[in-house]
Amino acid sequence: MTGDRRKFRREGEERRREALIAAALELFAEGGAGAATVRAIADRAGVTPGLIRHYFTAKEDLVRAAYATVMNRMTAESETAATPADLDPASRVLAFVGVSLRPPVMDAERVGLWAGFLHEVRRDPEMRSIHEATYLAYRNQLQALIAALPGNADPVRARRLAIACNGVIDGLWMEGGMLPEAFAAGELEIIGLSAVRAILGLPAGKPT
Amino acid sequence: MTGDRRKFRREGEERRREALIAAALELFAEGGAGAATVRAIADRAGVTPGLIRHYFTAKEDLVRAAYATVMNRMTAESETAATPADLDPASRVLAFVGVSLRPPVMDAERVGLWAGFLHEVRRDPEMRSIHEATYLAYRNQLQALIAALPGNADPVRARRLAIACNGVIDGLWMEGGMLPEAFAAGELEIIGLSAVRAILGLPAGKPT
DNA sequence: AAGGCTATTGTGCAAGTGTATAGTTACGCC
DNA sequence: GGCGTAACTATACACTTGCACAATAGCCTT
Repeated sequence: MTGDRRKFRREGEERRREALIAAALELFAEGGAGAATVRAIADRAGVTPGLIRHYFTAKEDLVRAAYATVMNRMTAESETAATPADLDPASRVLAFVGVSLRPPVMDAERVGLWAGFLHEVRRDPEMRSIHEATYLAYRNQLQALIAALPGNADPVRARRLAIACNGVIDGLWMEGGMLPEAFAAGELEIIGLSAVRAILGLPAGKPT
Repeated sequence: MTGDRRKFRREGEERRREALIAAALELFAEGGAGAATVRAIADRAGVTPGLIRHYFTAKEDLVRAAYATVMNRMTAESETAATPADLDPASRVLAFVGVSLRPPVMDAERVGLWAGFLHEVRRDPEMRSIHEATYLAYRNQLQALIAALPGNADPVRARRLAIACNGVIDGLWMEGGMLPEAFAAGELEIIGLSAVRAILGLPAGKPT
């Protein structure tokens, strides 16, 4: 009588993994690492806690996979913003910067998500290397765009400029996400673009 | 016979509070929020867990006090770097920036400490207002220094420049702390100073 | 020197954590 | 259509967490 066991469907392995990762990301965004418990993740994914262990050898594995997912997604988004080949080099750099400083990339929830992972990155060497790889992938894209500008052929110079511009982006992105009400809509994008233009010596015009 | 109760000394209230906060900060820096358990904090402070409840009505109170402490300390450090009145305005701005981008302010442990708090800031409104207050205190100092530069009398302009420079500082500070081995010693300070000079339109010389 | 105030300790508890493992059921295959 | 596999569930366990509360002992006052 009492034996009503929960009904379930056998999803494909890929879909289940993605669903679990998505659930973990939601919880990380909402409540940080503390909220992303095995039970909460399973619940959010409409699944039983035990199943997590079926797909990931430990919770840590799931966390790492989730972090890699979110970082790669963000890098890909910025990349596509700067791909139109018909743009001149300066416009491509500015497009790359601009997309990072407005929604949906610059968003309180995303910053919260990233903040939730930050501590794990410092602690777990595996997470650290994921972080390093994705950070460098992002910065190298920026550096390639900068090197295409006139006068920036020297790789050492291009690297320094890329680090500086990346710093502007990261700093403003973080602050905008942590204190959204402290800035007017679109303000940080304007400020960021002006700063990057100044750093790169681009004219202060109003581009696309 | 078995009644060897632990010996203890009655410290002054101020000293105990500070000791507990210091212990909490150490643990936050080392292992993030997860490591700063009531028991671990008490242990580090050479005290029994119960005592924490005697000084703080809940653990959350201790965490808030610790965050306020560390943020105020960092702001104070940057402030004193820019106080020498014999410096010209430009040098004062650059001194303010420079001190934030080299040890002991830019330090992996400090960034880790800050990262450990980041998530709590997003969640707890009380922490949020502490964050906002300390962030604005820091940025307003920067803004005051910038407004003293020729041509920056307009508050709107000074505010924007302060936000931009603050973004550079925060971004580079964070990246330097997260991936120390990715940058040469002193590299980020040089890059940060160049970027700030470019943003503020200062000559590219090598100042004090 | 004694007494009292309170800072400090020790013990205990209910709730929540990750993980192990055995049992069950959905679904592809012949 | 039955069967085997593995995707999935359910239960249990050892451990940790924050917090409550009563007992104790260090220090100050007189």
